[in-house]
Amino acid sequence: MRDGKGPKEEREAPLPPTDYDFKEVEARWQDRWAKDHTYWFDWGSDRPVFSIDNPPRYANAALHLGHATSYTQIDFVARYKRLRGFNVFFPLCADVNGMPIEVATEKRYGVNRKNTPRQRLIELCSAFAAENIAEMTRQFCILGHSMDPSLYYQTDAAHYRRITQLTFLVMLKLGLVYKKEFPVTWCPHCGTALASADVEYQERGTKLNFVRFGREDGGSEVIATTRPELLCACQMVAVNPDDARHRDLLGKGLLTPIYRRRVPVQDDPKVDPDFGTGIVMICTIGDKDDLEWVHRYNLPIEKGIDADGRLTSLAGIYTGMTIREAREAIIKDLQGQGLLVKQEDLSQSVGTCWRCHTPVEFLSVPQWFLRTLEFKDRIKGKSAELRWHPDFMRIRLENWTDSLAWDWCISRQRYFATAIPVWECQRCGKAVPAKPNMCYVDPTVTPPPVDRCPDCGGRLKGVEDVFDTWMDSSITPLYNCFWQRDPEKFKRLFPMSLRPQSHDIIRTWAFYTIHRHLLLFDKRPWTDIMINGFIMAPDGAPMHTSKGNVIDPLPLLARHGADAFRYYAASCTLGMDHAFQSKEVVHGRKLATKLWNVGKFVGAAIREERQRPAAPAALRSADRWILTAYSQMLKRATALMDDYQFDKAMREVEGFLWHEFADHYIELAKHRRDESSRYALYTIGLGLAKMLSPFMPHVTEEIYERHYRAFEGPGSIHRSAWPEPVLDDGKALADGALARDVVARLRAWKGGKGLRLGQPMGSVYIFGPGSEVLRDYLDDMRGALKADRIRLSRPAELREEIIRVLPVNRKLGPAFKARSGEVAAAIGNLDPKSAGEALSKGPLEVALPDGARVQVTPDMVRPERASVAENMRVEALSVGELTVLVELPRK
RNA sequence: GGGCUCAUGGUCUAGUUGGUAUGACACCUCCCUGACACGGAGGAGAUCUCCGGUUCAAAUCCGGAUGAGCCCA
Repeated sequence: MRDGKGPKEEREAPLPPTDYDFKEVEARWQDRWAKDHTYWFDWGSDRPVFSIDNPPRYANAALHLGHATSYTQIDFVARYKRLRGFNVFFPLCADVNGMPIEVATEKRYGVNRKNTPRQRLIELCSAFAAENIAEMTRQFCILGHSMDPSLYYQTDAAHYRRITQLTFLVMLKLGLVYKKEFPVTWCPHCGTALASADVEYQERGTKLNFVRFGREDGGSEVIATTRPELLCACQMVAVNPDDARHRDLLGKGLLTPIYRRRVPVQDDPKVDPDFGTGIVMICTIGDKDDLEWVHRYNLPIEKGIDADGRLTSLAGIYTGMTIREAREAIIKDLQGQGLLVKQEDLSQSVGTCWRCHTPVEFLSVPQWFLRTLEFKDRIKGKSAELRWHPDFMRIRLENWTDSLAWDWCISRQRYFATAIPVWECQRCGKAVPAKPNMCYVDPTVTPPPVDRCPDCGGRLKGVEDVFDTWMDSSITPLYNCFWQRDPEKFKRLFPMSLRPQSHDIIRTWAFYTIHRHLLLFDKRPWTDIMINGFIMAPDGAPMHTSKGNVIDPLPLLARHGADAFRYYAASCTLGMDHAFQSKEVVHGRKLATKLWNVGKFVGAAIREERQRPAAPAALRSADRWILTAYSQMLKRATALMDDYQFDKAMREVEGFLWHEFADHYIELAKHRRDESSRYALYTIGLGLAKMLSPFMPHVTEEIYERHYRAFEGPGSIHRSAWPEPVLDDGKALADGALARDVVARLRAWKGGKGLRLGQPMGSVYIFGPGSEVLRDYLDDMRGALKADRIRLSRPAELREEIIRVLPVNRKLGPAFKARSGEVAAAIGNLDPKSAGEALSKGPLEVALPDGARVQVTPDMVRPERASVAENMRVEALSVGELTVLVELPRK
């Protein structure tokens, strides 16, 4: 790659300087907004509230590109809604609960659950999280995000954890919580139960061991297994009922190697006869399939592996070994006894712990559960009440809900999380919950509400388990809305307006939040939910630390600025995954510069005004054209913003700004400085700055400050009002577009001759059907083109000819059905001149190759004309149906 | 194995109700014009992944295949 063949675009050339200095401007406004409390929620206001259930950023590391992008998209909504007059509730917040922070803290300080006291570990985790929160807050700031620091919370706040406990107590009282010995997915390294959502599947290489089992009649059978260490828990073997090879085994028993235990042979259609030898050993509980068989055949649950991932006493001489040690030892022993027939390499999908990637085990341990299965239909009902963006994401939640097979296991065996507010009787096991007024309470440090077990008088001990982090995460709306803190505020804020999140946690965060609010209130937690996609590496592959393809947003921000980066975020269609493209960031920077320069032009035009340019009694035609085009674009973009389609809204605004307003209108109007054009320039320049302000808050604020604030009054552009359509003149829209096209064509012609737009040129004649509508535009056209004169007339020397007749397929198709292809070809073969003239008068009979004759009507063809001049030095151009004649300089 | 999404010039992408494909980047040519060379004008470049079906007509609708991403078994 480094021998000179590498792609040269890897290193971008430095961009030349411009008079827009984003570094200075962005830092200055970020500072100013913070000082002015520009984005604070206004408790005293009676404007309607738009509240965002902002995802508390997980405080285990700095932001990566994906976070930066998705939080920026949320910021678009907050800023847009402010301009639409809403009192926006957009809290800055951080999540600190859960295993990743514990794992990172353990790694950083070399501590763990066994060598360090629980309270000390919690302190270390808090300190670690606080560091990351400070950096994360700084990064949100330099991204130009408008989260409200006055609403800041983090998920280990006493009141936050209090709510988690209070909701638990409510659900406990309603009989929705139960405790049960249950096979759960377990990480032997972390020593905790995992939600099935926390299990990641990875392809791993392993050995498939072919092991000899004894037959009762003295022979032997070979069974293939990847888990020989679980032989001690083998309770059964199974074969496929259609597998003729093993039919004689049915009803008989086999003897396990080493343990010499007799196990029955069962037929089961789930057994794959092509895997291994077609005989499978069933151990409680090695994997999900085992679990299914345990239920089907009512096998007793035998624990071969304990909570620390070591073999239990069932394992005999292997007791106390780790899984890996036991596997090696048992293979060696099987080999020694001649019972290992062979080993084959096998690639298998292994469930692993999402954080430490240790393969998970199934263990039967006492756990707390929240009833979920019986609410499936009602959860889907609440989901259906939400407005999903994009809508298809709703289906993911429904499919996930349908596929659930277990209630939600809400307990975890960790320490840096919310405590379960319960004490248990050491003698009879009775659970004594905390009183609500005790919460937040850690039962491992606080004494129980009663001294002794109310049932048996036994001693009470605080529960050491903590809640699954989703128990905390799924009540963010309750925290945000001041539940159990301020009834007035709760009434005002709940339910929230919007939940923004990514699609990978629909099955967890969205699902559990809907579930909890259903159980507690029978209400939906929000009205809208918006789902963002993932940002991939530039080659489309997912970004992974292990692959080394993770992109840090900070260098991008330093190089191109926050507005440029935010443009990239706006280019990502909501809900879709996107390969990162740095060219979009570069393009964003160019757009910011373009906007800046348009701002300068408008600013210069209105500099001498004393007050806000008002609509004059009569607007010039060109101004009516651009104001109508602007108003229509504004309507489309507004509808797209309301529908969270930022990419398409941005496209509308950018396209109009660059290619209608700047490229054409300003060129058409710059030669005159009148009341009408000043009004159009001011209205549209300001409107465009406002429309782009959610995407590019810094450059738009600076433009507003320099050119518009004097007329608009004090205050930030970000607290101003979204623009309104100002004109709807359909005729001006069509006529102006024609004038624009004529100018564009003449510009191109001048370009071809090496002439700049502003260089003088000779006379221009425009004629053809409907050319009269251009009369009002002639002055502007002449001004833009610097033509000697422009006339709506045909010089006498000119002759016009039809040079082609083109078939119009959408007319031919319905008329001639299967023959329309032939008719189209026949039209193409006609003599253009005579056929065109005939068709301009009425229908024409056309012969097909087989001699058939059909009637072609004038609407089925489109004539193309050209002009031929005699005795004149001219060039003829076509613009639609018009002919534009340019007089060449005499030499 | 199941669910969802996607497949369009070299690269990325638009394409609501079927009628000869949108834009960006890169490439080539021309132009430093008075808001902007981080600009403007133009050019070349696509059998719309493949196979079937519906239709006068399919990038678009239907079925299947292949490949990719996410989620799950």
